[in-house]
Amino acid sequence: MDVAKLAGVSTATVSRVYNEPDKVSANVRERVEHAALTLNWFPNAAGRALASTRSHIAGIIIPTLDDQVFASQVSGMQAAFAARGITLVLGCSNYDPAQAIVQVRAMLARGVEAMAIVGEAHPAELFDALRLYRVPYAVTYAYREGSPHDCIGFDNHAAYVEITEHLIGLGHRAFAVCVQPTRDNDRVQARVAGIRSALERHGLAVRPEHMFEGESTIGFGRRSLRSIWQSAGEHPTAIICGNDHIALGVLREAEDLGIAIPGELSVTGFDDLAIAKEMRPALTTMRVDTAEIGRLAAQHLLDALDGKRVQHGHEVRAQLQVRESTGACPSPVSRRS
Amino acid sequence: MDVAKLAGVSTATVSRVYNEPDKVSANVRERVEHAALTLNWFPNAAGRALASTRSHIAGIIIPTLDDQVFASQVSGMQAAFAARGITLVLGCSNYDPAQAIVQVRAMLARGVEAMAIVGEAHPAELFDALRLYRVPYAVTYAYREGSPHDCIGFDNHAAYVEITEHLIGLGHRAFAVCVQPTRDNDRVQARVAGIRSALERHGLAVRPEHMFEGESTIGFGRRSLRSIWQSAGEHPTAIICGNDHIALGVLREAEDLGIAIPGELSVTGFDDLAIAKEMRPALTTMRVDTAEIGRLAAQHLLDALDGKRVQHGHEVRAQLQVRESTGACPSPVSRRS
DNA sequence: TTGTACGCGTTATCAA
DNA sequence: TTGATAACGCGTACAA
Repeated sequence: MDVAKLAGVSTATVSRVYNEPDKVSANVRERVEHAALTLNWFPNAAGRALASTRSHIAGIIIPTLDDQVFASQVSGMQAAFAARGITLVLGCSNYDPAQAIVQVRAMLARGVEAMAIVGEAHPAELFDALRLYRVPYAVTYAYREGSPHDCIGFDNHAAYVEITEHLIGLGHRAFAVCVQPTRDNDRVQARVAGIRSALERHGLAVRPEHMFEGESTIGFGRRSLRSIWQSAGEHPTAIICGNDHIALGVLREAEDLGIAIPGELSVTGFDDLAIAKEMRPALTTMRVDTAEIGRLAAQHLLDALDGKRVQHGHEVRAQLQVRESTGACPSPVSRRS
Repeated sequence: MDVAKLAGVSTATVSRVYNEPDKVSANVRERVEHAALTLNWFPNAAGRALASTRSHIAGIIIPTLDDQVFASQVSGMQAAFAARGITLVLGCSNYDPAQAIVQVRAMLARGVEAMAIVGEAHPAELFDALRLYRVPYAVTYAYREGSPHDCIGFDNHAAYVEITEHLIGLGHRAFAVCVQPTRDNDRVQARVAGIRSALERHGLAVRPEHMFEGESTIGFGRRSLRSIWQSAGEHPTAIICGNDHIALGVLREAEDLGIAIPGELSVTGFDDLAIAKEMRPALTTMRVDTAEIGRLAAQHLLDALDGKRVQHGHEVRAQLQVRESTGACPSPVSRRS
């Protein structure tokens, strides 16, 4: 190598300067560093990876970057890994299990040392591959007691139990639910299950015609509310949404339809987007520190790489933010007026 | 290699199966693929990179993932690169030139074959390094005739000229400006310059006390408007914001202060977030297809890698979305009432 | 169409 | 503390 030649040392010594600096005399170290600087040289990652069997690469699979909660999780992880010299490689599954597998394979080929994956609704094949190659991994954005995986996130089921209990506590008995597609999405499934189990505890249930599943957009929220209000039967007094986007749509459509919130209808979201507390009425929702999930996941994986005995995972709490969009259930009398 | 052994061929043949499939007989190909499957083997990226001097890695440096416009750009690029077997590595500079350089160095060490960088306000050192290592690169999210770099994006200056002309056309003469920090940010600088040059053309200017620079948040928008309305002098009749977040804040604060929009004050944003058209009044803003910028940038870089003679760049148009938040300038009489 | 043999740029081992 | 040398896992001439 030219740097070694210029510094008048062997390539082994150059390597030591970068990997075990204290095993090299100050004099030599200085010479090597100077040579590297003038030659504009730095260690080649591929060579390093091949010789050391350490790639210094970690991977993360998320559904999509278009959702802020995942973007900030990636952001938190990337920063935490970068501080330890590990490059984070990103893959998007677009909510498609097949794509997730392809991405994981690609990362395995890259020699990822650790992986994070959003959710646990993935083919067993995916986790099998990770175990086969002894790649430590963590499931993020979801936390579930009894999960076979290490998970870093919050309990989606418990969070929606809390939302539902909040509404029940306000006297609501008739609910509508608007959520993202549940297919291949354990987080949304857990949320719906949380709603159902909380209701069941009070002898309640969501009527099938008040269950809506669709894209995570304002438009879907709008359409759902319109459809509810156009239908014959009795209207629900509360709508639980799968996230803030959908809830925002419900809020906007309610204004257009002249539905008083929370007078006639209570609405809840999830994520606590910046705009949520700015709406009029301000949106009741739950806040999760997703960047923190990313940081914790990175830390967890780094610990695993360091051979530390790691916990089963880490639970982050989702915080209910009660605002103006939820209120006491309208009495039958006032509803008639 | 075990796969070669199991398939009864040489390692060279295994390599061919993956890199030049048509140069291998169907029979052998099948045997190798079967062997790979049973042994759960796939080519090691580090070995590949070392032997071929092609890393199949590209990099992108963005300011932050917390801003949707950059997240979707990454998303578009990642998909386009993945379709060609190239892994995208992400780096966030947090609007700090020093961090950008560190990230670029790390990517160079990884042997990136191409790079995209948001904006051109980076130390010459950064672009020098890219040129030194002959890494094709593109500046994204900004397009400027006469730029020394290939750029894929829109003309920030022209976009803000258009916004300003729209307001001037409505009769406005007194403007306030609320933008993100201009330091180290050529895009925001170009936007402010666009405003100034459009105004100048009409013999107008922004009064220094009506220029606000701060974080890209609803809160900053709110604070700015409050400060304007509290100050003594004559109020501006239009506020041009650096993006939708800030404009949303202005809109919300205006409602709280009882300022009629657009009756007393016109407001413009930038980005056309999903919520922009849902606000009441709906926000006048500009839309840019940032995912498309990502796709185009990836295509541009892929072409460069393929040795195609590439254009200087590609301009994407920002589209003005005129909505309810901008209207005719209030006449002096009505303003007194 | 297939195999042989070398080299890509590091790190690890061992010896000095 | 340093150097020599053999891997690491692949691609690529070149030869067969």
